[in-house]
Amino acid sequence: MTKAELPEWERYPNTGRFLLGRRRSLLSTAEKQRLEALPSDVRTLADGEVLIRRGEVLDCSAMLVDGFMIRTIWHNNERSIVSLQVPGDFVDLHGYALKRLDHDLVALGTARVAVVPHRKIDEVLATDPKLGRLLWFSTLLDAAIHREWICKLEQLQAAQRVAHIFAELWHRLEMVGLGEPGVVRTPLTQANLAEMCGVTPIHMNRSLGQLRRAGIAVFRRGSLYVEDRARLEQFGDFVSAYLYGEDGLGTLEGVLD
Amino acid sequence: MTKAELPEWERYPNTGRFLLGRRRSLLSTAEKQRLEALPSDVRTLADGEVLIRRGEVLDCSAMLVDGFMIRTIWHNNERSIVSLQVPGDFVDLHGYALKRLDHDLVALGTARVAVVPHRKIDEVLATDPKLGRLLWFSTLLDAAIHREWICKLEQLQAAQRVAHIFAELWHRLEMVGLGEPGVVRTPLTQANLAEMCGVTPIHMNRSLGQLRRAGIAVFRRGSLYVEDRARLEQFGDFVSAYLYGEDGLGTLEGVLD
DNA sequence: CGCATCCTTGAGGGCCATCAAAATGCGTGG
DNA sequence: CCACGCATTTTGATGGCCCTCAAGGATGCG
Repeated sequence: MTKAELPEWERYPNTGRFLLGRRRSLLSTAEKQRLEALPSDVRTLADGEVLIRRGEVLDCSAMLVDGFMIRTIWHNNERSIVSLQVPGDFVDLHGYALKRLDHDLVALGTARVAVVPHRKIDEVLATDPKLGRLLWFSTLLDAAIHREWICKLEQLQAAQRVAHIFAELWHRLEMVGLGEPGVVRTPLTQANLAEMCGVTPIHMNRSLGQLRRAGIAVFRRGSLYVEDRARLEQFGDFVSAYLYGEDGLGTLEGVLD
Repeated sequence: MTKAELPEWERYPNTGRFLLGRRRSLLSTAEKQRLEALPSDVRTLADGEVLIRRGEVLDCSAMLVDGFMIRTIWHNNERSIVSLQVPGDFVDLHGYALKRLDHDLVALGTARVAVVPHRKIDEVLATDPKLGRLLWFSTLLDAAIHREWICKLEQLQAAQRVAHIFAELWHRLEMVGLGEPGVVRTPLTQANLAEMCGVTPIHMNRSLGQLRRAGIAVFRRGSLYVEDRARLEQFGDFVSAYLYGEDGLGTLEGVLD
C-alpha cells in the first residue's frame, strides 16, 4: 500500500480526523502537515477526568484524538450534558477566542487529546487566513449542533430524543472514519443519556425499553445495535444537514474558494 | 457635551453596540471606525420578515442595529425558536465561516440591520488578526448562550425557563445600553415564549400566570414588569457568567493582550 | 364596528418525576 | 473459583407537569 492510500488518521495521527467528512478535503498537504505539527503534547485522560474546568484561564486548546468527551454545566448541584464530542473534534478551541469556558470538559471513558498552545494558533491566524477560517468553522459546527439539540429538547419526548442522539452520534462517527455497520460502541451509560436528554435515569431506562420493544434500537452496556437505520432516524426526526457533512447542507460545490 | 462623552451608539450608529458590555473596550478608535465602515447597506425588516433562509448560500452578513430577531428551526411543520438576538449582535456572522446557515433568521417586530459583505470581512482577517479574533469571539457567545439554553431545557420546568429567558434578555439589553429600570419592552408574544421554552402557548399562559401570582414578574403584551430582580433571577436559576460580560466569567484583567 | 390576533380558562389524559426496591453484570480479592 | 462490593439496569406505584381539545374573553386595527 502506498502512502497516498493510507487513511488520513494514519498519515496524520494527531489531527487526521479533524474536519474529516466535512471540509478536510479543502486542505492542502502542506496545511495538513502544519496542523499535525501544532500539538505540543499528547495526554491520556482517565474516565471522568476533567480536562478543562469552567472559568479557568486557558493558554492552550486540545484536539480529541481518541475516545469521547462531554461538555457539562452544573446548576443547583445537578449536572447537565450539553454536548458530546467525538475524535477529530477540536474540543476546546472555543477557549482560544473566549479565554475561559462557561462549562467543564470531561472525558467519557479513556480519551486521548493533543494539546495545542494558543501561541501557535495566533501564528496560524496571522499567516494563513484560510486555515484560520476553517478553525473558526469547526467551532461553529458545535454551535449548529447545540441549536439542533435545543430544537429537539423543545419538540421531542424522551424516546425520540435519545433516538436522535444515537443517529447523530452514528453519523458523526462515520464522518471521521469510525463507523461500523449496525453497531455503535461507546462508554455511555443510561445515566449519561438521561443527562443529555433532560430526564431521570429511570425514565431513560423505560424509554430505551420502548425503543427495544419497538424494534428500533437496542442499547446494552454502551453498545447500540440498530437493524433499520432509516427507521431510527425517522423516529428521532434526524436530518443530517446541520452537521455540515460533504453530502448535506454544507455541500462544497462552488461554495468555498 | 463633547464628542468623547457621546455614547458609543451615537458615535457609531451602525456598530456602536457591537460587543458593548463585553470586550468592546479592547477596541481602539481606529478599529471601531473600521468596523463602522464595514456595512455596505442598512435594511429595515418588517415583523416576521425572513432575512436569511436555511441553506441559502451567503455572501454577506448582517449586524442587528435596532429591534429583535430570532433564529428558528422547522421540524415536522413545527417551528422552534433556538435563539433570540438583540441590538449589537452580529446576527449571521456564523454564515461567514459556514457559508450556509442551518436555521432561519427572522425579524421579531420591525428591525434594522447593517449588511456587511463577506469580502470586507476577508480583508479584516487578513490585516487585523486581533479584530478577527473578536469577530470569532462574538460568534462563540451565541454558542455559549445555546449551551445555557440546553442546560435550562434539561433541568427546569416552564415557569422557570421563561424566568431565565426574561433575566437573560434584560441582562443582554443592559449590556448594550438598552436597559430600563424595572421594565423590559419587546415584541414577544406568549406564543413566542412558548416556542422558546418548548411548551404549548396554553401552558405558557399558565406559567406566566404562575409568575404573576407569585409576584415574580408580570408579562403583558410584550412588556415585562419586575419588582424584585434578584427574585426573578433566583427563580430562573440565572447566573450571568455565561454571557461573558465585563463583570462575570469573562473578566478582562490580564486575560487578553 | 367587524375582524384578526392574542390572551384566558376548564376538563381529561399522557409523559415523566419521585420514592422504593430488587436484579444484573463486573472487578476485586480471598 | 467463589465471595463480595459496587455501579448499572430493571420494575412497580403514585403524583405532578404538561398536552390536547374546546370554548370564551380581551385588545387593537381598519
